[in-house]
Amino acid sequence: MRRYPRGMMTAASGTTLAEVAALMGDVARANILSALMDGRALTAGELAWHANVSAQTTSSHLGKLLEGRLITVERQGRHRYYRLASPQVAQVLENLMILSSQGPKRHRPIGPRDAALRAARTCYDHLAGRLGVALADMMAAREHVVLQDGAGVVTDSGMRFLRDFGIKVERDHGSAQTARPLCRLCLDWSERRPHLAGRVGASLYTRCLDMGWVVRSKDSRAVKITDAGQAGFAATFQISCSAVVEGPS
Amino acid sequence: MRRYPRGMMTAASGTTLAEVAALMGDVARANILSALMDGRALTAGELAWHANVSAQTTSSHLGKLLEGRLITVERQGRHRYYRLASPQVAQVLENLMILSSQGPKRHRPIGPRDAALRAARTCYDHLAGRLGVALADMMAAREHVVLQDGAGVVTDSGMRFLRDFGIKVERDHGSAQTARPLCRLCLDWSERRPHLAGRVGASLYTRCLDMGWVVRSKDSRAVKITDAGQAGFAATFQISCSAVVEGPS
DNA sequence: CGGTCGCTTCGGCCGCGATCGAAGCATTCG
DNA sequence: CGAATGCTTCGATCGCGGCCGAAGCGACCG
Repeated sequence: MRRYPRGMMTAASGTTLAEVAALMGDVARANILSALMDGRALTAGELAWHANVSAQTTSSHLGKLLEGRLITVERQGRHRYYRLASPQVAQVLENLMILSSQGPKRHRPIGPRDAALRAARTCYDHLAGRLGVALADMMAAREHVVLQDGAGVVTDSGMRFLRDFGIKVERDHGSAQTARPLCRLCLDWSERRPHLAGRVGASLYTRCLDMGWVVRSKDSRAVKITDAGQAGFAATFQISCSAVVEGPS
Repeated sequence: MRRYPRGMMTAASGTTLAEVAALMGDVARANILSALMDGRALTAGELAWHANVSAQTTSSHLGKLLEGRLITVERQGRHRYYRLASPQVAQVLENLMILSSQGPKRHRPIGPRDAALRAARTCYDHLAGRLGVALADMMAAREHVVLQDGAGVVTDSGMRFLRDFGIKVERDHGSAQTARPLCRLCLDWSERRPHLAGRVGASLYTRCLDMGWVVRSKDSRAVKITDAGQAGFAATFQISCSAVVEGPS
């Protein structure tokens, strides 16, 4: 009656959809992957803390994630640094977060930890949350990017603006196949509106980091806006950080 | 030592990332979801066949998928028709397929079933496979759409072309927030290159169906090009269907 | 009406895999 | 060098969940 031997799929490749999904479907592993969603490389010990399980268990999980090519590892002394294997993995995780966040407004207990995430956080290698969305809105309002159909097309004025801001990005005509897109739109998990990803999103974030406008939290993806950042975002982007931090009334 | 009670996540919403992923992470359920990926609504019995498990087991799985809001159900007589809850679910599934398909070129046994899928198939509500990619290529080559940064921006000539082809699509300026994007790009799972999705992709597909250029297969997402389609694709899109069907040499 | 079909519910079986304790390797430090 | 740290491997436990048989329930058919 069974068409295939148990556990086998109609797959053409090494790993199957179900296998990949199952890797993400364990609570401990999902915590590990979520912790890695901020783009940093973390040690096995740190990941064990995030995953909330013992070191042995974590090691086992990391082995499976490695085998499934969702993460990569890099040895450094007696530490092993793990990171997400690719932006695509991060994208799938973000998409899953969107799926899981939508649904009826069941009582959602928003803790202080969560509030910080909603205000400003990293999404793999770019900014998200109210801050990230505000940045995207401003860039769109000034027509530095044209938000359309899930992508942001950077205009000439946008390229100028970015250059003035201290970011050097280049349009690469041609082989857009394998190259990373200049300016993707990433649907914000908490705001349900797009923020800027791709190379532009990433360099905006690192530039803000370099200028000390934002600092990363130690144990979460939350990002804190510094005093310099308050001033900078207001001057350059006309963004009221108090509104961003405090959230909608 | 454990920071949360076992099984609980740092979640803010009803369902968690891990729960959603776990739903997709079971082989039977993944088969069910994959079967629904062609956009059709299928009965529980048909899904049981696709999932390759008994009716009871399927019913249990469908209940879980319903609870997780990945699918919806519609009663009709003594049948129950299930379909994917949203295009977003389909997108996540497609992304997962991409993740699972990439990896080292381990021997991939390509069966005839698989060959058909690679030639032409549906991807939720639009065309994919070599045919879908060829369509996107042609639209890009003639500058009917500009492929950039993960989105296809439809040009004026593109709008004209679509109108002449018998498709009426409208740019909706404004509230692009909730509305479905006009022309998304969807990374093709088998070709690893973009094909057209969004409203344009969907209406291209249905128009081809209406004109009898393609017909759906009964039990798979594969799509067959008819004789009329051979002529039509050649005349209108300059697409050589023999190349599409036979695949790369 | 009984009979069939489509689907779900119940109950029990069983296996996979997540988990941790203990031990085993590396690396660094004193 | 021995001790501590970071991480992995081994082994054993055990609970969750996928699975099916049997039964229940509703819809359609003759």
